[in-house]
Amino acid sequence: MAVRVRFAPSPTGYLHIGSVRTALFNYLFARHHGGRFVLRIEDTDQERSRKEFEEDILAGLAWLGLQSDEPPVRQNARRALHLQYIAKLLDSGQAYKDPEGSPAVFFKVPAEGETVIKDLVKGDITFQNKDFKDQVLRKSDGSVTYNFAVVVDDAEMGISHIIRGEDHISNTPKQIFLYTALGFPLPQFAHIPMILGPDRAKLSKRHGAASVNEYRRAGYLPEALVNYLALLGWTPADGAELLALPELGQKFDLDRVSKSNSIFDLEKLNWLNCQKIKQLSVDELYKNNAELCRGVSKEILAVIKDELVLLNDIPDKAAVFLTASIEHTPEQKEELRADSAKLVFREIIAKLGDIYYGSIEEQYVRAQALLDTVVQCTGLKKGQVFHPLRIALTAQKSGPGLKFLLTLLGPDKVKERLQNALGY
RNA sequence: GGCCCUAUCGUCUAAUGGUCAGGACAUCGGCUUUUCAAGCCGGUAAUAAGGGUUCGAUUCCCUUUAGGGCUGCCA
Repeated sequence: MAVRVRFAPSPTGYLHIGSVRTALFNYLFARHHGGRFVLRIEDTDQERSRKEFEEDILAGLAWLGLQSDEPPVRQNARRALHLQYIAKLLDSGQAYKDPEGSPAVFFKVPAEGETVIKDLVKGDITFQNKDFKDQVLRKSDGSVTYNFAVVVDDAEMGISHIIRGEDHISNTPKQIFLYTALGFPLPQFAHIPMILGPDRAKLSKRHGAASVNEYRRAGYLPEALVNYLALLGWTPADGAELLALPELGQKFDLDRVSKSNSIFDLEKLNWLNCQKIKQLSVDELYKNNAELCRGVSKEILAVIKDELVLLNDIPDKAAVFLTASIEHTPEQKEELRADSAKLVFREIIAKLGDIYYGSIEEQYVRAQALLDTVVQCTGLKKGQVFHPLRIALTAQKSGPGLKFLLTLLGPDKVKERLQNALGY
């Protein structure tokens, strides 16, 4: 059977992390089986649906690389079709009109027997038909209900596998009734577990960032989010964890999807983001983040790249190379007044010129050589050389290696700051 | 309340009748480094409880407990 799956968000809110995982599993399943992944905007609720949300959803999916293989379908545009099928059920006597006279139409659900969902993730799930009451197909305002529109659309669109959150499990028997009544072939169902917040409640705004845009703004890479979400509720047979979208598609299948809910863990997302940044070349990182890299040279970026957790850390990490002037605390000044510190500064100033020529790599090597020379000729301990130097240069007690600082700060700033320290 | 789903380290998970219960994140310790990160190496840490079935249960069955979902003329 040709695989054809859909992601069917309703534009009543921003693209949610939980929705993205559902979209991702659908997308991955389609890729794995050489099928199609299509998007359907469920905008039948005119009250709550907003264009703004629809655009946010589309933009978010595009950013993540989860585009629809076909032009997105609007559920609201299919109203005539829905009404046609309602008429059909009315004709066959499987549905009846509201006795009160409103446009509402109700479906007669089977009074007895049982309905089984043959779920690809959960296994068989059995419901007693007697537990269901007649369901509304068309509301008194004339619009059709979700459970009805979904069935008609999924069947008409030829959806082979319905992969959605397990919050839809109890809708499924109602939909199965409709498939049967309408004479549609039954698709395969797969209900995937929910994503919970740290308090084990369904992930929502309360737990901080729940919308994809917030992660984007915070400096996460789409690759990291995709990789993380794929691993939430699924693992590849080989146990690999660092995977890109194409590899995920190759490895993904429903039989390894977990049956239990999982808690969203920001720490692991952060780690993955860090890994994905490391995988990027300096050029890519620079090119894709022009705004964040404003004023930051590629050489600086190269030095700080591997310690970035978020893209947004770039300005902070780069700041030590860029600040125009630094301010020392009284304690720091006291420290810089030591004779040994002054000796070090004079030595550095005297030999500073040796550094700045040749390639940047060569400059690093020579800067390190200079540092080593100063240690030797002063006879001081490394700490006695490096610590005051760092304080004099950056007013901070930790940071990037001094060879980088010396080279990237440039002769003028280094000289100025050391001479300034000599004056304390 | 009713119906349904689920249950392995703090977290994500591997192992479906026989493993010292494995890996990853976090955490802790060590190495490295002038420092902080990063990196490398190592440690702590789990089968919810009780009954069965079985020579043998994380694994199969039942009960309890806990968590989650649904219970709209929302989607």
